[in-house]
Amino acid sequence: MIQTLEAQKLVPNANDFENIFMPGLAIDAVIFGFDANQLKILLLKYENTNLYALPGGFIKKNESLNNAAKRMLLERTGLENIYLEQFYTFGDIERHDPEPLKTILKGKGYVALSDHWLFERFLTVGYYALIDYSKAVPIPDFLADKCEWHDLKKLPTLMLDHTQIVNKALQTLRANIDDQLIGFNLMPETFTMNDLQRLYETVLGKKFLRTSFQRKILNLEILQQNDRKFTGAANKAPYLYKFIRNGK
Amino acid sequence: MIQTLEAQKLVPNANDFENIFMPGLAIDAVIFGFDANQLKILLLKYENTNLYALPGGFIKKNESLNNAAKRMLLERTGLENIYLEQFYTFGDIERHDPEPLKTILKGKGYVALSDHWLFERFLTVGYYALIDYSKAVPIPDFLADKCEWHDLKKLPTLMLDHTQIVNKALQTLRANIDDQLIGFNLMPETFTMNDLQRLYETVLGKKFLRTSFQRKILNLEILQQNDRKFTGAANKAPYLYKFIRNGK
DNA sequence: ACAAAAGTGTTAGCCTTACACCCATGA
DNA sequence: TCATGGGTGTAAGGCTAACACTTTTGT
Repeated sequence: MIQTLEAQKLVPNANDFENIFMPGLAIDAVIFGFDANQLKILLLKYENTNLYALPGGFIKKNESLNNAAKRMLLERTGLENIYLEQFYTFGDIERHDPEPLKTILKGKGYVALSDHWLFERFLTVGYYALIDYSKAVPIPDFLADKCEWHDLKKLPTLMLDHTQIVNKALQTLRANIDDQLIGFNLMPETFTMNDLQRLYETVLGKKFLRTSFQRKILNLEILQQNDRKFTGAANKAPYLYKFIRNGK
Repeated sequence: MIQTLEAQKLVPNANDFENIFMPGLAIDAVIFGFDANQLKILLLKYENTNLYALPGGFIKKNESLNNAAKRMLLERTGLENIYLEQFYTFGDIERHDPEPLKTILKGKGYVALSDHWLFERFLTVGYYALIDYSKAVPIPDFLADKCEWHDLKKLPTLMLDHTQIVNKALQTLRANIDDQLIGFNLMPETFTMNDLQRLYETVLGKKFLRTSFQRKILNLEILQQNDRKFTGAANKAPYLYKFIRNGK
């Protein structure tokens, strides 16, 4: 009854999966970063097949859902204590399509029996993370060849319903960035008001008036003003700010 | 290897569950209603054991997650086309505790083997529904004795982490009632401005000024003003309003 | 001195709060 | 005509948009 992969040197057989992980449920993460005025996300690439996918993982039988997401984020980026929030669980019938994974395994030289644990129907819990782009060191998982940043505006075609997952994550980010002050998680330790404004403009897809934006943000009283940043440019040097959590 | 319940006349055996439903994942619903100025939710009661639980269910192997939630809502309330929204997936380790269910089954006269499918660890996807209290006809599931409305402010102790699920649902309802104009789903077909104000005050736990509330709601331009409602009271009869979806 | 970018001040409009006032209803 | 509750008008305050103006920096 137990299905195995022909090549077991890298891919655990079905029995191993069944013993270690919760069945039928996966995690996919939309990991946002901000660099060069672009909002980016991490994608895994499977070279031979030219397929792209969100970083994902499974939930260990003795592990909480949130910890599984944290573990996965750590494995892909080397980062801990990151803003990470669950946003939706995807459970359409159509998302069950074992073909892409079969193609990937085949491309890697594995032959899998068609009723392997991995090919069953999975639902997936979507998480989104906001990280300091400069601090992440993207690491592929055991099946992927690359783990790289991709500009949100130039995404390649993604596996399964992953495009839909990205869209919902972006929608959630947009809805929350103002109320929950989470934008700062995408900034480096210190940043100028202009940096922050460009982030907001990129995420929300609209322009703000420089002066009004500055006043609005400063009135939140969550920024600590540090020294100015001298770039050598022939203009007034902007202040560097640091995000201060309320009361903490 | 297959575990069965001793009494199979009502409870399907483990093999049946395994063939029909997705493993490890359940649905729980917080079904809100509004009556007599109280916000209420539907709870199942298991008489012999004095336990209360949220209405829940499993996802069929060939059924989408959202459809499973709709089916469950229909089964418990007899209602279709209801406002129903997923809000969070609960996956803590501590929520795995087969004892309450064992107690319920025992109370019903069933003896279940301890590694029955039902006693495995489950994660649960939380949905919340907003329904017209007067239209629902609560129906217990096959294990419960009663399905009844309970005032949110006087909830009994709930099974497992169901209290936490209710709290998160309420939090989501509060966060969304203003932005997404979902409060009307808790009202009957027509209602007075006073009815609506009391709903808002109950949900959000704060008072509004009568005159300002009226202006705010009317400025949304989503209400159709109908005839007045004559109650026989010695005061001006209020208008009855009906919710009109934008552009539809 | 000048251009470029940062920072500050001022005004207008919008929405909400607060409250005064008027209207309808049935005893 | 009176109490009760519903509907409308108006002014104050807070927030944001818009824009004028000042300050700083290196050439």
